[in-house]
Amino acid sequence: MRKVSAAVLARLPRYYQILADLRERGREFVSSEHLGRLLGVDDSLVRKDLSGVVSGVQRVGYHVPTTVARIEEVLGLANAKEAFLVGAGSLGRALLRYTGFEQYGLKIVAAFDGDPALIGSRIANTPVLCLGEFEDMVRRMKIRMGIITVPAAAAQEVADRMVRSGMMAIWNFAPVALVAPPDVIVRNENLAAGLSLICYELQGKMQSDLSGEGAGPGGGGRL
Amino acid sequence: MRKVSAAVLARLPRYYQILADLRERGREFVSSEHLGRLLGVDDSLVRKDLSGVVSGVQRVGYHVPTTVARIEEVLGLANAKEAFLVGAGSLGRALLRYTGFEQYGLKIVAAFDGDPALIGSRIANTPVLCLGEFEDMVRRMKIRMGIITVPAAAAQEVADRMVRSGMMAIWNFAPVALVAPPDVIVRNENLAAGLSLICYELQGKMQSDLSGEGAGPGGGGRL
DNA sequence: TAGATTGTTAATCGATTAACAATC
DNA sequence: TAGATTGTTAATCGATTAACAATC
Repeated sequence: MRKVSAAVLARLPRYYQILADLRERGREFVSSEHLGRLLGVDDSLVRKDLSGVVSGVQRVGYHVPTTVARIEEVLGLANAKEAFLVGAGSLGRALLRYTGFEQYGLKIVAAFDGDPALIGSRIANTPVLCLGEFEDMVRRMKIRMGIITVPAAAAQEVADRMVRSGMMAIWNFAPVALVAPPDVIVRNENLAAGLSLICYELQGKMQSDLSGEGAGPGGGGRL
Repeated sequence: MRKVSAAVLARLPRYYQILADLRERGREFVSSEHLGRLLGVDDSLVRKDLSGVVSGVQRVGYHVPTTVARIEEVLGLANAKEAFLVGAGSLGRALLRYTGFEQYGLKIVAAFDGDPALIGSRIANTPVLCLGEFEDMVRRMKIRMGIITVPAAAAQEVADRMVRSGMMAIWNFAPVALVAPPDVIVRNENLAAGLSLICYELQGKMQSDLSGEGAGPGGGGRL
């Protein structure tokens, strides 16, 4: 297993998304130049990134289905991963209904919540179980991955329970930075991070629009 | 307005999340060393990052409420931003119900969908309107930001309509990389990107667990 | 004062870009 | 063949880290 630098690893899901989309549309080959344009990076960087993943074809480019398959191998998307989700609120329900994770090998086998009104029901065909049974079920079903969709205030406690029950990976959607032992994989998803960056750019744009804005390349964008 | 390097800008929302949480808990000061530990970066980098944003206090650290307020200014979170959302499926409904965006100045004033069963209803007190009225409403209400939560196949067309109606920023949750003119801000959110990285780490972990794994610092993590 | 912490400089490190030979 | 494109090397660029003087 060749290892991949952190910078490349961060871009690999974007390559994957774009290439899977191209494959869907029946595209067979794509050049580094074209891929670079879609990703907003230099063609040289595309060739360097992919050099550790797949072999291109001289004069033709990269074979789309092969490249998709190789990225799946490198990222480990091929092997199925079962997960438990904790928190059947609106975000939890949205993730349960979202079909896009199947492609990534994720199967959410059960959801857990403390609300008695939800327990026993099914969301997108996934059963909602009592939070009290959580640790026990994790051990019995040997589930290694937990998804957190509870409010911020409850998230750390849920994470602690996941760690205690032996889970290896935590995917956290609550807006807090969770802490866990170093041998547990924690990924803190921050839905508002992207929004912040839009706000920042929007702010810059409003100001340059106000103050006359020279007719730079790309057009002024007044509308 | 001091400008911020791309690397710092990418970290600023994480500083913000952590500092807002510390403020919530009544913490008054925090050192670069402590912040660095929470973010997983060097204390030296924290000082460098914040040097362009706020002044620390020698021997004491950074004043939490002041730092939060300054980051809000820099990111432009203070000024309210109205947005339209297109696609009232499960993801769209989850975003409409999510209260965490308020803090970032976002107000979703209406949702749009093509499904006649939804039109006229309200989700989290936000009206669902007919997609046919979209362009007209954007112009009349001078809405500058659009949120896309339709299926992948429909996303580019929705984006094109947003551009045509004069929107300045597009926040896309459909799993495709959208294209738009350079004067329009586009942010492609990839919910599965984080999942990919967990899969990659999990894969590495499974292999090292199989093959004996030296008792390195941090413990073996068998459970 | 002594000690803790910031702010900043210089050194290091890693990532990106430019250029071009190899190749089909 | 001529031409397009990969793969790779060297050069450049920017970001991170280490060190330490300034300071309260």
